[in-house]
Amino acid sequence: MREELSGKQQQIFEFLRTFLEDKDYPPSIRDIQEGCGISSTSVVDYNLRKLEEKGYIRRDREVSRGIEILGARRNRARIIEIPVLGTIAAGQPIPVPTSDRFGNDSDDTVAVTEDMIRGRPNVFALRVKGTSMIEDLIDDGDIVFLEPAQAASNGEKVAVWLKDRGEVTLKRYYHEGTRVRLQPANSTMEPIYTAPENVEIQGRFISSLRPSG
Amino acid sequence: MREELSGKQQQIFEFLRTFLEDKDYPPSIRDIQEGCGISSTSVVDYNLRKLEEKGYIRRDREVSRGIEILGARRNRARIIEIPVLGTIAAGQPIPVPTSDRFGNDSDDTVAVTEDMIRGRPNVFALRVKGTSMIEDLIDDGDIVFLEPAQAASNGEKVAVWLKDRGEVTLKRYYHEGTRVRLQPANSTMEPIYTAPENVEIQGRFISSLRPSG
DNA sequence: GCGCGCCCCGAACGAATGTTCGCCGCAAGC
DNA sequence: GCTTGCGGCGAACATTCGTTCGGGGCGCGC
Repeated sequence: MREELSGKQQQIFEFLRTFLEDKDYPPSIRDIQEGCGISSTSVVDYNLRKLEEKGYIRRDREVSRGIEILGARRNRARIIEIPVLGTIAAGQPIPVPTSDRFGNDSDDTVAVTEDMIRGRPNVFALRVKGTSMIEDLIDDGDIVFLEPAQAASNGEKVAVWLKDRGEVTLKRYYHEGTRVRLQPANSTMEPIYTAPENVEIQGRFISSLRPSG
Repeated sequence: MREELSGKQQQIFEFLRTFLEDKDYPPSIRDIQEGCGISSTSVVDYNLRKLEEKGYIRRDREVSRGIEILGARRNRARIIEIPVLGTIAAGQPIPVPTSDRFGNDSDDTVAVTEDMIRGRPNVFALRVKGTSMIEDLIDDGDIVFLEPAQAASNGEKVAVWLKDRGEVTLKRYYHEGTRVRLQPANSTMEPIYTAPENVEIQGRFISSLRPSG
């Protein structure tokens, strides 16, 4: 727990937060003065110093409006915008939606908090169609996050491109001797068997998200 | 697609973004000048006006550093911090963790993007223990989001408090004549039958989240 | 060539902003 | 009563910062 704040200090801190919230830039000392009904800029300065000492904010001297709020809030837990590149079949494979791979022009994105992808770079997302991965808790309409990958270990969930069909699908991957088995996680569905040369791994499953309805 | 930017305008826009990223307050015109190796503040001003005309930024005149980046990025898609009030059994019910209801003192929170809860107020979260809801795609270790509720329709997933046992559990709710059936979503498990007076509904299921491992 | 639009330059001006300084009131401790 | 520390006040003062202004270069259409 951090040091206690006086009433005015709490008030200023709260004002700081809300101001940042909707303006996206920090208030000047005189903004705070007006916003909190304080009669002198020096009082604001005084309490700002206190707030800084107590570790609530950081000030950048010689910079106007150089105030940052420290700790939890907007600092950590940043939002990452993940591009949703299209739809992927978990069921019957469906054609690759747009350009050569997945297409890169869509403006469709999902915002997730950083911890969903744990710092992996280049994560992308696909909308799931079908229920073939239902036993892996991936349902129709879910969004899956994938990271680019060219290879997979047995049992990993991957998005693969089936060259002969020109389609992509989400399955568990098993390399079995001279063939590849693409296994749905749905006991009512049959696996796909194909030649290794026919499959091109597009991405490795990271996590899924079920948009609330 | 928005209007094209000249090289310098792109450079400035990029600088703006990265500056915002790590400082958390916008740069002054002279910051931009230095950062982009421009020889006059008026050039910066000129291009900033262009950027504003083209809809990339918004400037607040008569405010120093009054620059906001418009569009997708950091602007909307807010983060909500949901308190995680404890653990709930999806399996054998477990004792209510802390104080009278769920306890309200924990600092544990999960950050989610706004669209997970679609503006519902007072949403809270519980960590799931057990696999009794596995067929509803809720696994052990998942986090479920609930909204406060006192009643439920048949088939809804709810967190209920079993008075006689002093325990809470997550189940599907069915009112059947003189009794209540609490149905797990796991075919290997049996429902709980009990009297309506014995159950107190604590919350209605909204969505779940599987923290990435 | 000439005008025009676009982009850049440097310097200066004035408004916005952070900081300092002397002074006051009040409560706690001696 | 006196001192000391906290919190507040108001008025300068010194920087920081945004804006303006006269001017220049370059390419394009007439």
